[in-house]
Amino acid sequence: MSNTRTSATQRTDFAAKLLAWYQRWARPLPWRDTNDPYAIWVSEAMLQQTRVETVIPFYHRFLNRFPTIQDLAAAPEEAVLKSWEGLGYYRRARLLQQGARDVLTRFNGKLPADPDLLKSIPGIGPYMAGALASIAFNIPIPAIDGNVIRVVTRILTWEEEARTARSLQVIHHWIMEQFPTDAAREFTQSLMELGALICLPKKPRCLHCPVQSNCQAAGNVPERYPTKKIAREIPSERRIILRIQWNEKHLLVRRPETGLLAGLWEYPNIAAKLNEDALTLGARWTHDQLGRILEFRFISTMTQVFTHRRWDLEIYAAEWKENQAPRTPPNSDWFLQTEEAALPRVAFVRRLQSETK
DNA sequence: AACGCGGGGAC
DNA sequence: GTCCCAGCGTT
Repeated sequence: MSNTRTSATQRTDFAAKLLAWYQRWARPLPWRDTNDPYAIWVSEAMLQQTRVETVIPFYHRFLNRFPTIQDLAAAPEEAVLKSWEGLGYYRRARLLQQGARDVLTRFNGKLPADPDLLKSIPGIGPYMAGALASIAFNIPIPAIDGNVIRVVTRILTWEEEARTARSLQVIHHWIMEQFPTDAAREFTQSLMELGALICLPKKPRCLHCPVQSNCQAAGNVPERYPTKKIAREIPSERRIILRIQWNEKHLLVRRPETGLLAGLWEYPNIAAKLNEDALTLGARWTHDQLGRILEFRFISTMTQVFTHRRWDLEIYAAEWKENQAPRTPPNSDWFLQTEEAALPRVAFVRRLQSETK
């Protein structure tokens, strides 16, 4: 493969072919319609570990609700979380708002173009700094995401584990060699687009690939790349869920500010060992938290899967029928169905409500 | 370098 | 069921 650049275009053979392909086949994604760095920032935050099709409706709703950095910085955190509800990795939403506030105070409300300054903003790491510098500000800096890792490790038949500092350095260096001087914005996106449309994880479409002749893995089992270490299996946790009704209201608890599903609302959620009796746990919980023992009835089982653990949920329900009002435990409140729907809630609560409708 | 952190779609 | 996605921050 040659790295020769022709003087007329300042493009390598690879870049010229990839850019021509991109011009013809790039998907018309909403964040490609704008030059607003803030909008591109929002899209990048949402796209972390998340598929394009999933992000699109969230992107439109979010920008409609928070059109500028100032709007986002001034919003209540719970409103930001509500806009993020269902998208996952909720820390991204908090970091995006922290980042907006940081940009407001340190950069007069305008995102800087310098990748090092970008990296100093909460929620912006190596990938996003490169993505924003190149896509929003047209500076030739690589943005190395999962797509790009896959594309480049295949081109180079890079055998080492891909997500190490050393491998990322090699990928970075190779991309810098290929970077066209006149089309940074398009080049960065074209590498990712190739990964999304052609250089697929399990079934690469090498026959349709514009840079097949530049790729050492083409016809050489490209699915082998990138090399990754074996994932360990995720543990299961038994959780008892208590759906407690008082008149027309249900009791919801707000999860802690940090950790799993931080700040989201759910029904009382009790860790249980396999040999523990759910009704006993429920009775004890209502005794301690509400001041009275309630008798629960079994409703259903559900599972909720995370990256590093799985919840095996057992749903129970009970009703508070005393004349006097129940206590309201810390970080909790009683909500009507309509009020509940306005909260950012964990997935199993949303699923449960849509099932019982 | 390892780990915590969601949810959903494709297969 | 398994895989993996436009990663970042903490330790």
